[in-house]
Amino acid sequence: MSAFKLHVPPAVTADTVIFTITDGKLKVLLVKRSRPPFVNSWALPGGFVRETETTEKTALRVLKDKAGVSSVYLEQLYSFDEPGRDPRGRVLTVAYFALVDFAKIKFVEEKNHEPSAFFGTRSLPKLAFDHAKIISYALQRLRYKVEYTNVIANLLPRQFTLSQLQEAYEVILGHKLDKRNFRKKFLTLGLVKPANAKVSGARHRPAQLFSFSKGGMVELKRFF
Amino acid sequence: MSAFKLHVPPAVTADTVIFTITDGKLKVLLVKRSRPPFVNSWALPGGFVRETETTEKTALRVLKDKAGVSSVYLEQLYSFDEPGRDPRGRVLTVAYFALVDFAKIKFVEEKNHEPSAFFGTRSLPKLAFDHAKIISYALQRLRYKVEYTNVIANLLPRQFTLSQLQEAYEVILGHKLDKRNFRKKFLTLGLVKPANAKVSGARHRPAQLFSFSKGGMVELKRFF
DNA sequence: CCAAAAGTGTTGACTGTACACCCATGT
DNA sequence: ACATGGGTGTACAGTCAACACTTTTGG
Repeated sequence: MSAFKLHVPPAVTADTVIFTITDGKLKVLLVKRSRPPFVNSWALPGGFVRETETTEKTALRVLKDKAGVSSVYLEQLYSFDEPGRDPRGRVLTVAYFALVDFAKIKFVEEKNHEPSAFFGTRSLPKLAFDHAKIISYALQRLRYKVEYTNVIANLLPRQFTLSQLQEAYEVILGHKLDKRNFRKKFLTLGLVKPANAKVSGARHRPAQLFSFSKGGMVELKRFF
Repeated sequence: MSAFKLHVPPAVTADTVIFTITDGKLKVLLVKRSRPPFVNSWALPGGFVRETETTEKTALRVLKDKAGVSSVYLEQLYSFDEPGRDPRGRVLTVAYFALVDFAKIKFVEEKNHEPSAFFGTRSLPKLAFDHAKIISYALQRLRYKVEYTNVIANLLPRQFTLSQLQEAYEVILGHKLDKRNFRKKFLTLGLVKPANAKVSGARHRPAQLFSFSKGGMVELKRFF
């Protein structure tokens, strides 16, 4: 159907690195491949672009099918087309990364689906294709981006405690942050505002809930 | 020849935003299209990926053909595949951006080549396809990147005066910088080191030449 | 001797970092 | 009453931003 007969184009796929936070860890969704190549290896969820799809649509479809979520933060990461990255032939993949609040995920465990699971980014299994490289690229991007934007909002519920927020940063950046300085930063920058609700029920002082003050993406001179 | 018969893949091209600095301006190389679509419009240099090429190879080939340069800074920018971006059908383009020292450019003005010229980024003509969007994306990336890396080295000759370096920053960032603070920054960070040569011949005090101290890419907490 | 760009330090404001104790609750 | 995580302020160091005059050369 293509109007370009000169060259046989590469096949095009979209793969998505779906990040979420649970168990105090940053995790990535992987699916176990049920067919060759790389049968039984874990791989990023992804698929071929259909004829009426953009790569972004493909990524969204996969996100819906594999993680059961539909309104999510999704950002294009990078395109990979090294020869040999797919043993079947030339495949260009446009990689995306998504940030999802773990509470919003509905695992779609239908019979015809491949098994999928979240893996901590520090304990990944062997991965199919060049997916290890893609994940490491995504991690790097995420670490950069949380330092000068409010993207991290997408990994948290609408309301959260400052300790939860701090833990999210620590898990992503891979190091501890100072509690007093952390709170000062967010409050004086006006990035978050207190909700009128607290979390009680734990056997300690109840925590104030906050939400991000701006809805969209906010960019700042980096704050760590 | 593709092993994937399920879906007709989009055509794949690579377009390159080639930046250089001359006349105290940041400029971009454009070519005048000699065939439809968009005949006689200016467009980014680019082309379809050939069967044995990666998109990066395509970008390098175009760089060689259109600007006559071969060892250049080249970085993948973003992939664009909005439907309708090419009237001929589905075309995914992987956009790259390149930084070239103007002195290294050899215009390749062969008879069968389309005319090409550098345009100041503030005075671009009407552009074919979504190339205006691609350029603005590239500009944004470049502005970010010069603030926390030494990429700017690729736009300058090996040796340069601090005034030239400062001017390069000013042209890219779009605002003046303080001379004393600028010099202090670079010298105390150790990013540049003095060469043992000066520029004389102008009717003013001769300027010390410098070169970047590290060869590869250096990343820092941003410096402006 | 004049025009032109090169070169050079100090100060005050602000930002980042280190650090330790009391508070409110549930059990 | 005690264990648990929530919540708070200060002081010092480092970085950033503003600012003006002298130097060296060519013409």
